[in-house]
Amino acid sequence: MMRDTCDETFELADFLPYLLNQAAEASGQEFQTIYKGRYGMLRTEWRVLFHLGIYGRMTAKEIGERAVIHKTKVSRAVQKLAARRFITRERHAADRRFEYLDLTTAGRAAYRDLHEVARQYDARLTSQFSDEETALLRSMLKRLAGGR
Amino acid sequence: MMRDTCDETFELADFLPYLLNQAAEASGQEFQTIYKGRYGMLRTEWRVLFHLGIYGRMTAKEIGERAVIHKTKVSRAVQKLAARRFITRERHAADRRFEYLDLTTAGRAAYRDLHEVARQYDARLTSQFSDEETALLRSMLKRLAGGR
DNA sequence: AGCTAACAGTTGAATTTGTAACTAACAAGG
DNA sequence: CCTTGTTAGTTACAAATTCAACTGTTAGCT
Repeated sequence: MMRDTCDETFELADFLPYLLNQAAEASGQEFQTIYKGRYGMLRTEWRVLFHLGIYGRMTAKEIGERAVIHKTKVSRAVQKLAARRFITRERHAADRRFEYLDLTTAGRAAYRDLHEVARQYDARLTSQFSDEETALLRSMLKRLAGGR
Repeated sequence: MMRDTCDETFELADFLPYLLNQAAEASGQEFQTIYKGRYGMLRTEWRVLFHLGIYGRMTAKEIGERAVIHKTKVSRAVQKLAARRFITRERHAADRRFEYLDLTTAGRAAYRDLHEVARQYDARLTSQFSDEETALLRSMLKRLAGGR
């Protein structure tokens, strides 16, 4: 019977991992319906697409490391993107374990389209906050995400 | 060829839904290993447990609405929690469609344990920020989560 | 009462994910 | 060369999630 002082105030809705999850799901919902409806993509797939669109030619492993996605998920996303002709796969000659991925013309078009959607969507989401608030939010989220 | 001024600066790592997801996954990881390892629970299960622990007797539907979880997910979580004797289920006499859920003694013990873990974990996560920053973060996340 | 619509919750089949074991390719030491 | 170990990526199987159809129950209208 001593320290229930701050105990009482700890609600589920204040638990950071819970809150982050709710915010992530709510904010991702609308974007999901776009990439899903427009290109039939799954989350991992647009992420792979974006990585190639932004950083250029890259292996599956690099993508997995940057985005913290398990290699089996990346592998399956790559297979689906390749089957739909959004990316090409090319074995590295010197070390045939590596496979370099690249966007096709169709892949680049899809990327540009979704990139623009994402940009506008992000702008809309952050428009409810001041620039300082938004900047702080992003930096805090990066810190929270970074601790892996 | 006109407005690529702010286009170039829009990176994947700045896209809010992406960032939120990364932060949510990273921050939830450690807590997951606890409720999973200690009680063999899934995410929906501890959420149901917490809702009952915090708000008391409640139906599956109410939980689903508060936490924005699909009813099939809640239904299965309730089944598992009831099978493990963490909760009891009782049909409402006046309207037999409703089923009221309650924590058992074991359920309340598990809730208290996990609640304390969550409290400490939250405190540790937010200790890297100032109180003002943390408060702002939570309020922004709530706004982002609220728009459903 | 009898019909229809709505509602709480469940179930089953199809997708998606997670885990672990696997293949193929290379590297380093003997 | 020939182990032994490591790495990139795949596959198989189990677990979890989604979606749609379902049961049982109540409400409202006629």
